[in-house]
Amino acid sequence: MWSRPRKAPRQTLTLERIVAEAVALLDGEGVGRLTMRRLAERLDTGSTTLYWHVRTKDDVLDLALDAVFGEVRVPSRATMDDTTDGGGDGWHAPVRALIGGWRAALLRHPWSATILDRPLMGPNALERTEFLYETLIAAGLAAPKAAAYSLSNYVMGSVVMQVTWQDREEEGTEGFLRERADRYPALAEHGLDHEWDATFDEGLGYLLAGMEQARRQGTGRLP
Amino acid sequence: MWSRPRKAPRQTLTLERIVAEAVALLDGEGVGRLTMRRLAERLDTGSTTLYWHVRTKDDVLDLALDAVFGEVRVPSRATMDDTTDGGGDGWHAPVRALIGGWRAALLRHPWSATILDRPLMGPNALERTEFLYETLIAAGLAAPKAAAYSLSNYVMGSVVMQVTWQDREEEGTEGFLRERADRYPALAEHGLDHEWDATFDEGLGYLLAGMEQARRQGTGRLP
DNA sequence: CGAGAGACCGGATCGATGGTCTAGTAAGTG
DNA sequence: CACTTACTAGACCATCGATCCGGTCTCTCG
Repeated sequence: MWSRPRKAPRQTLTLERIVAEAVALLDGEGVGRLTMRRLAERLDTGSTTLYWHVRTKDDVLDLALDAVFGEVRVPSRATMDDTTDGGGDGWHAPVRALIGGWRAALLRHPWSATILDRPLMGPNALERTEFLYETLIAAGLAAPKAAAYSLSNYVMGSVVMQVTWQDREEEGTEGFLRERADRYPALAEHGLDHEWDATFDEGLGYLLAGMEQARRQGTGRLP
Repeated sequence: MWSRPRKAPRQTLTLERIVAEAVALLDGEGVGRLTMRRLAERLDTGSTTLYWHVRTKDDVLDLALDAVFGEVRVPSRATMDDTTDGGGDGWHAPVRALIGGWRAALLRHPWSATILDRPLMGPNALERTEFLYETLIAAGLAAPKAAAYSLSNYVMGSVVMQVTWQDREEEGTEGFLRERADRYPALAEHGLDHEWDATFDEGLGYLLAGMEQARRQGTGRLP
């Protein structure tokens, strides 16, 4: 009786704590090692308990992913209105800020890139997408949907590619290509040693320039 | 003795048969239901046998994915040389052809979009990437790496997004956004009813226009 | 104050999975 | 005919997501 350990005080496990711990676990050990059991253990509880707060493991991933989107700072609307009023290319700045922050957040949590193949309907993701739409509409683009679509596709794709490759740089992939330089000469010459940030900016520049051109032509469509 | 069933004739299980069956299984039932056991069963063998031909399940996925890339027709070099010689924008056509075929192949096998987060080092993928590089270099772009990077990111991202969303159109996502139209007005108005092909082409147009502009400015870099 | 309701917790367990161990059998080669 | 190589399968292991069932804590209402 006396030796019986005092029951631990009630944990009041909350969704927020679960999500925070899931992100920490993912950051530390990667997506392959996120287990309901492990997550529960880190929260000092049983795996079953998690299922009271969450319906499936996918819920945890959805929540963790939206938490990452929550880290993206949304440029202030005031700034946006100032810069886009005149119909110039001032809209480039807020778009670059949003997209850049978006990319940075995903890169800060590389696991997020590997679970991007799910509907992004969390409040944080929606808020950022809404801002993107509004900015592109305010900029006077006649095809804001296509523009938003292109931009988000570009970020997602970039992050997936970077995460995929930069983690494997230590493995023999460098030598692999060099050995086959006869079959893939252009690849072998340009393929490796990525300066990720610069390359990303350059490509984003292509996109924005193309949109700007479409905007100036008024129709919103490229010829 | 007589009743003992005749031993099945030797199957000569080959990698090709495994990969073909894996693709068929993935096409038919999705990535979640590809199991070594199921795959073995469809090949009328034991799951262990597969491991003689393949080291892990990931190998199967790598092979299946590269098989998808193999479906992409590579535009002929002759055509490419003809159209890119003069330094005009003739390079747009082969690039559009490659990228379009790339996208079509991935969409034909929607599961492929969800396993794009792995190094694409299969011979088929490499061959297409090599062609893309060569085309962009021949076109006179000073930053062919950034261009190739942008284009592949764009295809990958587009396919992931389309696959993610079009499968879920029947679910209540349409109503979900409409209910929240006050919080996400722009999204609710433009978000749904995607004309995927047109939107994709429009965005590809932005990219190509931006690259063309960079090419004309000679530096290969946008200001 | 006290009892019931509902929020919360966890051990045991289920079915399935990726992968390995061990023990083979068919076919080609000397 | 021996013997190596290519190939096959059953039993098995650890682990996973998820559920069952039996609890325990806390708050509310009489």
